[in-house]
Amino acid sequence: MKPVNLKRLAEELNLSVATVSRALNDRYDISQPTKDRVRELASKLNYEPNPYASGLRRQKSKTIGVVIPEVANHFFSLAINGIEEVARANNYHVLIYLTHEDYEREVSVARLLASGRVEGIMISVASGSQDYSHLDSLQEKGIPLVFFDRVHEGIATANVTTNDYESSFEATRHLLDSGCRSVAHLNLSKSLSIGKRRLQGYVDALQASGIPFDEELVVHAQANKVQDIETIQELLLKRPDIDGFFASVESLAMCCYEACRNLHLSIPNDIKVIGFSNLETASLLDPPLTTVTQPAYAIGKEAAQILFRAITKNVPIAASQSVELKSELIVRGSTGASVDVVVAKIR
Amino acid sequence: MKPVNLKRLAEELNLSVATVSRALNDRYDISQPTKDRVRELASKLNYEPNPYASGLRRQKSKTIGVVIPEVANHFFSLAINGIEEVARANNYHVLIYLTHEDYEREVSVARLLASGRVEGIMISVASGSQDYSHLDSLQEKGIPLVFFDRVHEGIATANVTTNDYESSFEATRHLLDSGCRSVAHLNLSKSLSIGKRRLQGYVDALQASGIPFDEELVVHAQANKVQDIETIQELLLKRPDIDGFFASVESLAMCCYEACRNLHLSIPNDIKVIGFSNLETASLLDPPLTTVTQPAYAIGKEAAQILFRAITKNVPIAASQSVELKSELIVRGSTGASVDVVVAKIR
DNA sequence: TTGTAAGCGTTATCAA
DNA sequence: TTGATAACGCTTACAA
Repeated sequence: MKPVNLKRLAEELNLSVATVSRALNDRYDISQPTKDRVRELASKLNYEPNPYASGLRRQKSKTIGVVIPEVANHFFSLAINGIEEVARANNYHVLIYLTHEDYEREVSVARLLASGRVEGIMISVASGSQDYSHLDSLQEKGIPLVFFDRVHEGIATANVTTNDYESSFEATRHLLDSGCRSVAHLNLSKSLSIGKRRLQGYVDALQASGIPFDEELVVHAQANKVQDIETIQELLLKRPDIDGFFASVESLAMCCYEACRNLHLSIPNDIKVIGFSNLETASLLDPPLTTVTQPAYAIGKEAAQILFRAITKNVPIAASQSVELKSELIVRGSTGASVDVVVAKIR
Repeated sequence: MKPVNLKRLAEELNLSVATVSRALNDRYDISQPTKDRVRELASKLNYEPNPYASGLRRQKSKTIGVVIPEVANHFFSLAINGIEEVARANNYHVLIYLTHEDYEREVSVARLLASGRVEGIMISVASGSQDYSHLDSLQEKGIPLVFFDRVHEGIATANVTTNDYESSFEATRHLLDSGCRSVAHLNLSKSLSIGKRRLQGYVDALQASGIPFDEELVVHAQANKVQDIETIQELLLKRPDIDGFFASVESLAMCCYEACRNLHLSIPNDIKVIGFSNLETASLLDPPLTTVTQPAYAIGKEAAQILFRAITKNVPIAASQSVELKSELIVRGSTGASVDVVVAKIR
């Protein structure tokens, strides 16, 4: 089966390859009748231009890369939705890379992306990362980079984040307002941008309420469910005064639920829980989880739009294009007073 | 800043481009000292081969495409995890495309992928698809295709599925065994492979128990949460005899929860619910959801392995390579007898 | 062991 | 308005 390429079209039409190419690209210097002939045959033969050839020639891959820690996570999958939406609107393709929170993986992905395979990158850094020279060198190669949610401040480019500090401050205050006196904070990593900011919001809210900060009440998680549940249980046994948990990521809020269940502690009677989360089922949990919900889809979309503005205008991204979106505190049963409601039944 | 390519390396080393290329590819006909010199400079300059150039020359893109309806869904995101894992092990890149259950989108994605951008495709078809000629033409172009979960039987290639029929049969029987007499079935689409099989399992289980099949109890959903909840509520009001729901996809199980809550119906006292689901939080719901859980990660991994076997050996994929994995029925509170448990508290 | 040159499929420059 | 030709960066016969 002969391949369908420009040469083939040109031969069958008795035209030059150049003319066919220009006709398909709708250039002004080709006559309408010729364009029509070319297009007709092209669609008849299902011609599709070879992206590797045109990519090589034009130095454009029409592809962006997305680097995230995990995809089995509502926050990131919603963000991907937003990114894909914008990419498609721009006729771009999306390569996806998962770091699984692992520094080594992030470094190797960065190396892969340094080759011109993508015209731009959107990244949310791994919790295991401490050194960022692999990202610096992408920046140096002139590949536009946008950070979202988990950023690396050391690079002058746009960051799309949420108001983590304020949200954490509010979330903590909400726990205190709900009667908690001994609130533990579950953190993913101190070295992560969001880790720092969310911890700081917690610390400052305690201080604002005149409650001393207690280092022992801050748990740094492993991002391993079984281990993290274990850690939380140990803390609960060691510190029976704990009456509230503020989880800085969704998975840790779920670990709290499991830990409390294992220890037969009631949420919210014994322990109140609040967590950053994009769980669709938050309101269906037992009890419904009070959440700080980030606009994940909007974050992905916004970040992608910034990236594509840079790609299409061919200008570098300035740090001043950074955007901070607002998260929302949604109060539900896990921080409420527990009430038994008797409801009217329809049958 | 001069670009770092083979020419640049060759010039600085006083070697030919060909020699440098062969040295970097570790060919046997290059001397060790030369290889060392080349590699040293390459790594010093951070040389990365241009994938578009080598792809064009070798006719290999080192990329696969994944086409799925949604990513904000545990089943698909876990499958992606499995796919990405295998792709990375093979040094391949993963392009991702979301159809949002829309036929038109699937067609346009198929056209994009017909161009040689990918060496193989993994797809789970959209519920809106009825015609599959867009996929047939990919097959005709010689692009290896593997279907997972939602397949298109019309194409002779491998399908990676689960034992949908048996699972549905069992799930339905479990509801009947739990005392249900009027079980409704929530289906995504009759035209979908999984839709048909899951419906059939339900129908046959009813029959096996001597319960007549009632067309009115089968709901074909819109994949739109608000609408689907509305539809379920209307059905519940119209048919007060309904005492069980079998949801063929996760989102519909959640819609049942919402609908029952809106109507003040208790699960499992008034209505029992079972659903296909990969929700991590199934056990934390109120009540915990009885699920048919598919081995989503294994499905993605298995499907990718089949694809890569075909790509590396350069042989077409035979239908005989199809694999059927087993789903698991996990019984939880949503189909149980409701019991109020008083637990010992640790404090 | 290394170099020369052709070619992958496309686009851009220049000439006709 | 069209055609011939070079070039994108790489790999691979074939020559030396």
